[in-house]
Amino acid sequence: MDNPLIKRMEQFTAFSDADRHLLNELLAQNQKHHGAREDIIREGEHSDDIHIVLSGLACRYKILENGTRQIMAFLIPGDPCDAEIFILKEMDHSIGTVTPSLISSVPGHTMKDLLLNRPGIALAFWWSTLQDEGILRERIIDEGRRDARSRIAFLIYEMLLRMRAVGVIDDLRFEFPVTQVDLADATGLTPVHVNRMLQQLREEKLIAIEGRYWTVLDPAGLRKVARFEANYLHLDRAKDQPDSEARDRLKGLI
Amino acid sequence: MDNPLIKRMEQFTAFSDADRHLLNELLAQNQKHHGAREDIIREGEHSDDIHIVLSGLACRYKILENGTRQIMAFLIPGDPCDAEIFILKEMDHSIGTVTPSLISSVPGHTMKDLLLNRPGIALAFWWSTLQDEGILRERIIDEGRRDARSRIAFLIYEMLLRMRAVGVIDDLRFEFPVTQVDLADATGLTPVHVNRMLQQLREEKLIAIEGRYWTVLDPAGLRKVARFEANYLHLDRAKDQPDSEARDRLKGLI
DNA sequence: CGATTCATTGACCGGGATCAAGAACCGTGG
DNA sequence: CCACGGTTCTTGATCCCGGTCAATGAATCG
Repeated sequence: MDNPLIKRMEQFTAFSDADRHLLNELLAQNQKHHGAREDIIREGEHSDDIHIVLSGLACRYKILENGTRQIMAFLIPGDPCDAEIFILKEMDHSIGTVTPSLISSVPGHTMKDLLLNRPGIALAFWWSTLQDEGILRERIIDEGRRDARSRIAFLIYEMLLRMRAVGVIDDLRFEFPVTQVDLADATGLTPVHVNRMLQQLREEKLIAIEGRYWTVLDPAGLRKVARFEANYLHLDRAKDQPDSEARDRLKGLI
Repeated sequence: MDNPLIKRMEQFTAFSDADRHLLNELLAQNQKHHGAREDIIREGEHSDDIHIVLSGLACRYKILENGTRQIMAFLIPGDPCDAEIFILKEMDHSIGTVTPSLISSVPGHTMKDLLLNRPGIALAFWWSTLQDEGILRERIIDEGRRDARSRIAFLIYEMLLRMRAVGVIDDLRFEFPVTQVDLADATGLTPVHVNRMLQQLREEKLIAIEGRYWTVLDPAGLRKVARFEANYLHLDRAKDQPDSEARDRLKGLI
């Protein structure tokens, strides 16, 4: 059974059996369970290892001088937290779990070796980086030019798509145990306003929330409210390869 | 005389003479002048070449369905526009000039070759990518959690620092021929409000604007208003290497 | 079953948007 | 050298989305 990193990378590229085997071996070696609301690595720290989320939910965030927190990205299974951290002296932001998560560590020198000597794997990581940048840019658009309702709709739709893409879910229901304060920190809104927008989306029968589980009731409707265009995720293989698993996983959403 | 890409990369790393020579050769080969307000590459297009800004000013942007524009980043001399574009099928955003600019093209296969076979150069590009991501994340914080005045102050301070770092300027005055509409598109504000905030910053004697030239009158004051922390730029060499040129160029600013 | 965290609601406020009009600053051509 | 049409900048009046403050439920958990 392939690990989530491989599933994620297969959105973009096809691995050789050797590369796939290597990645499976590698991620099996150093795994660590983290509880909910634990930091994996903190702003200002250095790490010689890189971290990859295998299960659970984590986020990139930064605490500002005035005590407010900005969440810059959610990390789901298959996401590398900091693929190039080993070349940096220190992190410019923190990464912490939201729910209990299983995190795999890979030594930086191993990572460097892969990037320089395994073209297939290097290619996959470049692609992954490009998707991450796309997600960051889309968040900038979000905060700059979309109103609160679209912004939240966008975030939900993106989470649905990303979770489907790595096979964490296969329908319209997903585990997303964030508080409304978390969502506020991720969207640049206040918790009070997030609450009101969520109520609105529920009244419109676009989404339903039962505890930690969210259901997208009307994907097309939610997508329209979010003005969601999937091109920034670069899911080329999912779109073009008629026989790819990734394509099946995203049917009807992109 | 080293080209701006090398100067940019030397913020982070030291090149061997061979690498430096190679990069100088490479960027000298395909250069093209673009007029002001011209697209270098458009959303939806593919390019087999990558582009690097040698002089002038460009930006990454996206036009939304409703016609509004979001500028996600300004690109200054030394910035690669799209270092990994050759592996993507199509751009998820556009890149256009603000002022007349000189742009160098490097074939994708050459780029790939460098990334796989020239560890020193690959390292520099990884670093560059990490800085770009840091800049994007900082913009998210900006729009999410800083008010209009800080946001604009931050942008100005960042431009000052980045231009100094690559040696485009060596004092507190720099060419930054953007309209207030451009600034509004970059900060997620309206032109009217940008105007008011700029007036305020001028009244506070933090900045002065004469046509296309901006002067930071009070760097420490501006930095404070912006709540600027330079760590996200990862200018390690500039900070730590007492003898580096990059360090001299940033004296008093970080 | 108390205690703490989280969701919800209402009243009110304010930063920044919107709308509209005029002023200053162009580059261009006569 | 000046007239003029188009940007760009500036200013004022008004509005509203989302923030702030505060209190009450609901849920979760030792």
